[in-house]
Amino acid sequence: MFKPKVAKIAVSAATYWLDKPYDYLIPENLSADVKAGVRVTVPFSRGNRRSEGIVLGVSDHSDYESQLKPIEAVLDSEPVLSIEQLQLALWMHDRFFCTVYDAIKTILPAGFWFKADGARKVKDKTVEMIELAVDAEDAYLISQNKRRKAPQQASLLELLCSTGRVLAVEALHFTGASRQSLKALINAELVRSEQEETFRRPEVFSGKLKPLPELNAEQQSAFEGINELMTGNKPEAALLFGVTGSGKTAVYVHLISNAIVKGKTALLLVPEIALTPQMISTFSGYFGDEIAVLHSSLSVGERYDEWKRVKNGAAKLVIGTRSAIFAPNENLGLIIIDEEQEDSYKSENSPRYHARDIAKYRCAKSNALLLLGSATPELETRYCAQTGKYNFFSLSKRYNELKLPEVSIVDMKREIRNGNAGNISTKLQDELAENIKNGEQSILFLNRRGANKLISCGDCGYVYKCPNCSVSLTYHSSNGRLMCHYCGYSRRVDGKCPDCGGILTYIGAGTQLIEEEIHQLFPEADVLRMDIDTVKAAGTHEALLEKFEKEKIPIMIGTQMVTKGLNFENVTLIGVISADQSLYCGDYRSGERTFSLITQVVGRSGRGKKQGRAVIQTFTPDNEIIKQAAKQDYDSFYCSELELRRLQLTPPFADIISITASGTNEDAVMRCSVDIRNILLASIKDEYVRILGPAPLSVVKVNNRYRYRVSISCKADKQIREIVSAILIKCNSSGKYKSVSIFADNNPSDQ
DNA sequence: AGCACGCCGACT
DNA sequence: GTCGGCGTGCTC
Repeated sequence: MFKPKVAKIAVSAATYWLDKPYDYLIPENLSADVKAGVRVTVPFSRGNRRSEGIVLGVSDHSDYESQLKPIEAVLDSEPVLSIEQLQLALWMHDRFFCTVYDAIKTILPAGFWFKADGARKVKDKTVEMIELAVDAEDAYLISQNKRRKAPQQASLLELLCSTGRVLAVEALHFTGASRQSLKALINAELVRSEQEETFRRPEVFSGKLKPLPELNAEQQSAFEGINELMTGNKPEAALLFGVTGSGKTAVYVHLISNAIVKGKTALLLVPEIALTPQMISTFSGYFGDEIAVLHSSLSVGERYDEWKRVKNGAAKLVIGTRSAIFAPNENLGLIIIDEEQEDSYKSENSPRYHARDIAKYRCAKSNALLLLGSATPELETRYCAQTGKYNFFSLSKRYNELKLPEVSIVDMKREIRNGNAGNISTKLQDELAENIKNGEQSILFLNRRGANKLISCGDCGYVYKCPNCSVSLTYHSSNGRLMCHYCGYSRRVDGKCPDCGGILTYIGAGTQLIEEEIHQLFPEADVLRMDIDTVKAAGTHEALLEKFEKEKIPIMIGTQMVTKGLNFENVTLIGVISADQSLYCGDYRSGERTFSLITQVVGRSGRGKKQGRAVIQTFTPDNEIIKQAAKQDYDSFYCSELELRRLQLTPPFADIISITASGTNEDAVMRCSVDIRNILLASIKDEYVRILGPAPLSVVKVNNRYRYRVSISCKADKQIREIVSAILIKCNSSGKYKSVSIFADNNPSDQ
């Protein structure tokens, strides 16, 4: 039996281009504690600065025998990562251009790192509350003195004078002050900040469990087919294609139940927990305490608790968002990704993984079945089903044999020609009037892109721009300020145009603007607006929906939020205010996204006994995608889009790997991007690989950093990944582009 | 990145 | 003499 004396360690201080397993000597006194999966501290680099590391494995020899340094201390008595999780982290490093440590931090719940430093309390969810630490009168006087030199501090003080104790984040939002200003006030002991505890674990259903839902013939046969795959010794992936309202959830319930009966565990991913509260209560009705819920708005402590329940086997079913794909299930039998086309499954920061990729990896490792569910599957997924890579199951009947809504497409160009300058077409006005008359409810949907309110000068056309980003500022009525969505900059609105002194007016079809228009058209009708501002005010998204349902408010106006999971019988009319807004933005996925969005929102109409209707307003009524979405015709959308992708060499016919450079010096960023392209051209000889760009991102400047991107359309194999990795290492470490930082992404969601 | 080493000019 | 400017190079 060999005695390990060397440990292979992933070091947290190592950046991407230094990241590899480092060898360290295991001191005699720690030899019993050092094993794969425990965290340690080690000296790193010339100054031997202390760094955290994780042991990947042990060995009895090293190629660096003469330079070995000893491990300083062992942090865990038991491994925090299993061998499989370590392998996953290494795999993520190769695939997602991140460090092994980044991958590990993503795999483990945040609670681990807080727990390690002992002093911090992770047990309870807390929020930061602030209040004045001096008399309100004094504070007011101080605020007047500060008005000139420190206006943000002054506004904060004024706000606190009038409100008393408030949430710190709210105070910052309403005054537009920066955290820095708040810090200054706290340091000057004018303001007190306290962490206040809030609720612990989310309510868990504890009543009697419901019997499983009955399946109709179609659901039954899908269930049987998928179940058979699951029982096979080498399960393959499957796509469950089901139109909105066809009851995919009931099939999920049966499959999960079967997996649990067989002693396996299951993982159900949903795009966003806040938008699917019904889903959680449905599942806890069937599975009670056997479910664990994991998502990002739980406190660190709550997440850690749930995570432990999964790890020790108490929870058999995990429901959660993207990061729940890393839940530490043992004996995994089934992973379901619901609404698999949603962008939220793709991580926007490093490691830029897609939950589907992790799911495939985990399923392959543990012989589990991957089931993707959607009414509008991503093209890649549908293509895999077509080519036989995935099994295909379909649910084509809507629940209770509901008919699809009657959809009309309205040409907004004609509306303008006919003298209607507003955002509501005459057709939609008529339909709304009809619904109000019949006591039925309507939902108006706005594409989020461009759905903001701008302020512009009526005389010279001046619009407020963010000083840090290349975007216009948008107006938020909740705090009466102009804000930047990219960097959070905010400012107040001047009385008149800062350029020519003209009168400022509101433009853009924001939800608030639509609300005003509706008020003018139907002064007597109640309107509920659903956007970030009103959801905040109501507390939760659910509270607003409940209000809408209970009080039978005739009209609801909202963005993306209204497209998800709401099933109200009394809603018989859907109006899509501007279908085009997400259609023409240069992104190869924009058509797919628009189709999916319109199809989903139109499907919300007519969930009850009455026939549903939908009105789609567009400036391009002949656009095939809009016509296909109106007919809820996924198949023809799929066929035409697939041909387009074949010509473009975009997924599923190729992967897109993007390399994005960013920095404050636009010239350096551009030169760096050109270099990247040249290196790629020189190192790739394959004729099927296409190199695109460099091109500026659609918002070129964010936070004073310019962003340019080179894209490679290719098969993302090992060779290409290594070339990209080499470029990242070269450009980041060479002094040539000191001010430029670059990162790579496989199939970015904003391409 | 982050830190030490080293090589040069300014200064108590 | 030596303090500190930053250019260079390395991380088991």
